[in-house]
Amino acid sequence: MLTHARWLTLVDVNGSHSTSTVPGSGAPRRSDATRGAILAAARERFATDGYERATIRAIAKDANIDPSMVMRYYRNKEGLFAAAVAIDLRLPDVSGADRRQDAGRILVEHFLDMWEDNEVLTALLRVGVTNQAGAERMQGILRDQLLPVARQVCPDPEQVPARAALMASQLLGLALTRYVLRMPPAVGLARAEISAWLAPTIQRYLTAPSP
Amino acid sequence: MLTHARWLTLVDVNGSHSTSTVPGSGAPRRSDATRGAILAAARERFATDGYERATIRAIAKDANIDPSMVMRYYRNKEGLFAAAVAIDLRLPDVSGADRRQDAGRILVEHFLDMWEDNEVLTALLRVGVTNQAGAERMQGILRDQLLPVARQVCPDPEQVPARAALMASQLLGLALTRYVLRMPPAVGLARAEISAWLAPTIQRYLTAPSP
DNA sequence: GAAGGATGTCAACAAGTGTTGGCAAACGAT
DNA sequence: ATCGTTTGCCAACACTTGTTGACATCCTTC
Repeated sequence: MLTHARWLTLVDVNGSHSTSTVPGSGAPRRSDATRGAILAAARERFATDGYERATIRAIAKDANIDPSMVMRYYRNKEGLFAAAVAIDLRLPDVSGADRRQDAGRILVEHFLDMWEDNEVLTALLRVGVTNQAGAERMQGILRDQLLPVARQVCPDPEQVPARAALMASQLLGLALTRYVLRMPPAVGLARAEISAWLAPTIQRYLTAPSP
Repeated sequence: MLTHARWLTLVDVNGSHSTSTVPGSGAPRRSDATRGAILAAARERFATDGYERATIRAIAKDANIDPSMVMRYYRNKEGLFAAAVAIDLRLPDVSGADRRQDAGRILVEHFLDMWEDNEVLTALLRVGVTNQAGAERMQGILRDQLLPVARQVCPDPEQVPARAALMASQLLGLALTRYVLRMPPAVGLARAEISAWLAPTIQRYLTAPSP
């Protein structure tokens, strides 16, 4: 119960750095500011350094508190990571008949928006590659968030997992080359270019008859 | 000079574990077996654990030698990594008029071959995500090996980098979801399915008129 | 005002890290 | 047979890591 309420709070704090309390999401604590600062610092460190090199000491220093506070509020490093990368992709609905034929473009542009103002996704990808817990969290996102979207537009229910996986491969591949590996030609692509090139790919993976 | 010769040796030892000496690539040393064992162990560790968690002690233990030997032969951990992930993608030629229209399929299937019997690529991807040197090495592969292939089939020379980056995003994205994150639906895809879905994508990124 | 819990700091631990230098044995050349 | 070099092992250093417990301080509640 407490766990659930805390998770909701995190998702809410996710985008903005406000420490505002959410009505009905548990009693506000005097330490909410500190908790928020820790989470913000943790997200930044995990995003830029990955799991191992994002040390608790560095995170604590960024948040201007003692390392032991991190342990008190999040038990251990794994707990901190779990709390720091709770995320909701807020995927748009594409079940409408008119939107279904535009699903590719809509999803690609939504993903670009998400990646560009949310370092949680970069953190998740960086950590998922070297950390088992991170990898499992990404698998969960594919299963719980990407797969339902594929189900909305994909004709044959049996092909939904495969098509969702194909979509994930292209979207994550772009994020990898552009935001993580920072390959120059991928960084140089304009937003409109990416959309124009990738939208038909995603659209085909989701709706085209299986080849 | 010595550096170059050593690099060539590494590339040669790359695929097979033989300790055979290559004619004209420097004098064979009595320690070549040990050096090879170290490199093999290092590749495996880097591939499964990433850079930070692949400790020199663990690698030395796998190779049945003392950690200090690693330092003697490869200076430091960075040097070991650099030596362990030297790789040549051996990309096929697709400049022929007949092959040009099949470039997508040929490249996708070649990549699947490469990834499935070569843990160096997994090591490179795992490390590239959290390590600067690894990321730069991947950028080098895109620049020196993928880009020339794009040049062979792409009409407008000015668009070559962008198209190569798009190809890289899809190929690396598949490798990421299938071989690194091991997302179940991506792992479950049959080789023929992957080829059938991805080949048109790559073909379009390389040869279609810019949208 | 006193009691009790929440919040925060400090110092320290045990374990593991990359890295170094010294020393013994095996080898190749003379 | 002897010298210098190569190969290997051992022990240790200096440092960083996650994590813990004791202590001081603040705020809330009676």
